[in-house]
Amino acid sequence: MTIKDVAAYCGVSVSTVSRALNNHPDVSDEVRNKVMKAVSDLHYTPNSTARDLARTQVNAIGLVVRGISNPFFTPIIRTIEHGCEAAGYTMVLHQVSTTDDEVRAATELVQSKRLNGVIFLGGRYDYTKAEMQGLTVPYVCCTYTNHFGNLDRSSYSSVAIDDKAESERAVKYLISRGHRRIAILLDNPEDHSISERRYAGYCKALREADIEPDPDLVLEAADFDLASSYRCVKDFADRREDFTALFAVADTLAIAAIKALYDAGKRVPDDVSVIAIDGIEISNYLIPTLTTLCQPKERLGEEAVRILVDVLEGRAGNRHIRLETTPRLGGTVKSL
Amino acid sequence: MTIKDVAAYCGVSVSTVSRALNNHPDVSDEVRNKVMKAVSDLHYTPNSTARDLARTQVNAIGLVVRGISNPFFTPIIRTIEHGCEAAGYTMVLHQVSTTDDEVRAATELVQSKRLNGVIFLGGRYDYTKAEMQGLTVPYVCCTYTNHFGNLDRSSYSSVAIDDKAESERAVKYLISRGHRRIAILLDNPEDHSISERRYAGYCKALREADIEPDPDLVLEAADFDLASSYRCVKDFADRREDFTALFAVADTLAIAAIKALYDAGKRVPDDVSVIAIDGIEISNYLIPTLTTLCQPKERLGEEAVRILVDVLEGRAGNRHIRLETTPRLGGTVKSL
DNA sequence: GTGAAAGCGCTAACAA
DNA sequence: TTGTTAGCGCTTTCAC
Repeated sequence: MTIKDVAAYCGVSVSTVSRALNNHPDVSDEVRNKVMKAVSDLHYTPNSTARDLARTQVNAIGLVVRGISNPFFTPIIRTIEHGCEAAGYTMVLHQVSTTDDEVRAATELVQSKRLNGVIFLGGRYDYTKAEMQGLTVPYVCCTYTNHFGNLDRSSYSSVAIDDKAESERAVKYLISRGHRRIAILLDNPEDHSISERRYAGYCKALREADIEPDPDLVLEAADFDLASSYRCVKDFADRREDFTALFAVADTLAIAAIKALYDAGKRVPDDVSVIAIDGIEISNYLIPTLTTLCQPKERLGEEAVRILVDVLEGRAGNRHIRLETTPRLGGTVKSL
Repeated sequence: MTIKDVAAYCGVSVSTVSRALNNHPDVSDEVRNKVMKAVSDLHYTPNSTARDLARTQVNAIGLVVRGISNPFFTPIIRTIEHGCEAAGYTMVLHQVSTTDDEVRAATELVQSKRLNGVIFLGGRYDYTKAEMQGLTVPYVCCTYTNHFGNLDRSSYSSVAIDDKAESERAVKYLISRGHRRIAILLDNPEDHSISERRYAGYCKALREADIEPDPDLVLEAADFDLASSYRCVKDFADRREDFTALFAVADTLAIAAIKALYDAGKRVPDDVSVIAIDGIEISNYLIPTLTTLCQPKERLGEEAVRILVDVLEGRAGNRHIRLETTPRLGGTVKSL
């Protein structure tokens, strides 16, 4: 069932069918109706592969997600999908695992699918000019920036929170509640990525309160997942008593941490206070509700699309947007 | 940068380049190396659109997921992806929302992308022959069956748990612990879908224990999500005292339910016991751990791929596999 | 307003 | 072993 069959069925040429199908103005209503009827009679669906090959412009945006199972990304993906559709672009979703190279993946995707632009959802903070040179279309980093790289600000876009400032804010909140022995849970304080930025904010908050960061209070999970987080915190809590609060750099880590603390005989918030950053849906349903700084998930997605589409359509150049979190005062932090 | 450029660059024909790229045996090592060098020199990436169009066989399997944000699906998607890759197929992921028609989506996907087969992850239980007729490739329903439809068993495949038997098992467990006033949380007991099947098992378990199902104990969430579940249970628990246990037809619903019970002044498991079906990762980290029947998520994915690939490669016909759950005895059920 | 025909970039006969 | 060439199904000039 091809466009030829449709053309034959209603006795017109393939180009006419193509025009009718693509809403070209210069097709008579009569012919248009005939074609549409044939399409539904024959259950014809255009072959998008052929269509993409023939079209000069495909109007497609790639969304490269690093770790699709991350619940923090779920609502962002949804928003980006809607945003692309509303702007008249097809969204091509591509998942890479956290060990894959998202830049290479994006580059291949662009080459092979003729994408107009790319949105990265989650990624490394240290892209270099050299490695981005193969990526010949505009792109925006969603939820992170190039803090540790050497990209020119004008060569890419980003929309994210200020990791350092926000984690500083989280830790200051703990300090304001009387905590001084504050542990931090992350995956690697020198990963040149999210953990390192949030670790920096943690240190800054402590120092400004005249507390010297204690390396012993840095909990490094082997991976950025629940199981690693649990093991790491459990192990720590089993041997240490001298901390009253924990700052987790992500909600998911915090959820596993709270369980680990519990299993180590420590209650949240009575024995240990916990605060995190992200604000995923499910952490709202913990008992007590997780205290966390909620990222503006919908706006992160909306702005990413807006920026990219503006660049693609020549309305603006690359931009960098910093958004703020909204504190969710749950029940996991107690004043000392 | 096309295959032509590569051909010109190393002075051979495009077909030779194509052969080298596709690992055809009849290419001399000398030429093959020359081509490979050109490819890397030129940073050439084949255009997959053109490739798919030209290839007779694309060897691609569509994965149509109904509600990609469902955390229960996450590990299944991962397994299916690996399985497809291992079997030499490309996996094309397509998400539809729970209000979309997954069959229409699959049909279009197949037509437009030339897929060899489809795996549905989550879907309606009442497909009719008429509506499936447009879907001209083999397909397997993963995590559900055609219980309420009229499909011939030989016309499709499925891999799922026995919803009715497993929910019967869950409820019987509650009964064995002394519970008799048992509520059920679902989205619609007559949805001709998962809720209806699990509701049937609930009723069966009760009747076999000589307990007449009480319509007042059927909690219908407006949607299959956390917020609806919370509202529905909160509302119920605020007015009713006469139930000692709750069976939630999914882990996610149970998580919100436990919070709602808590906010209504009821403790789990002291005042109300809770059991669910699914066994998602995060419910392991609740306090107390959610008691639930864990679906064999990895096997569900593996078997779906295995069945489909067997059908596609003519090794076997359509099959229907029923898998069993594994109880996770958490801490949300108390003996009366 | 409609048709004929030239590609889009690649693969796969068919020749050589 | 390699080259030539005819499509894959569609869009899009360019004529009419």
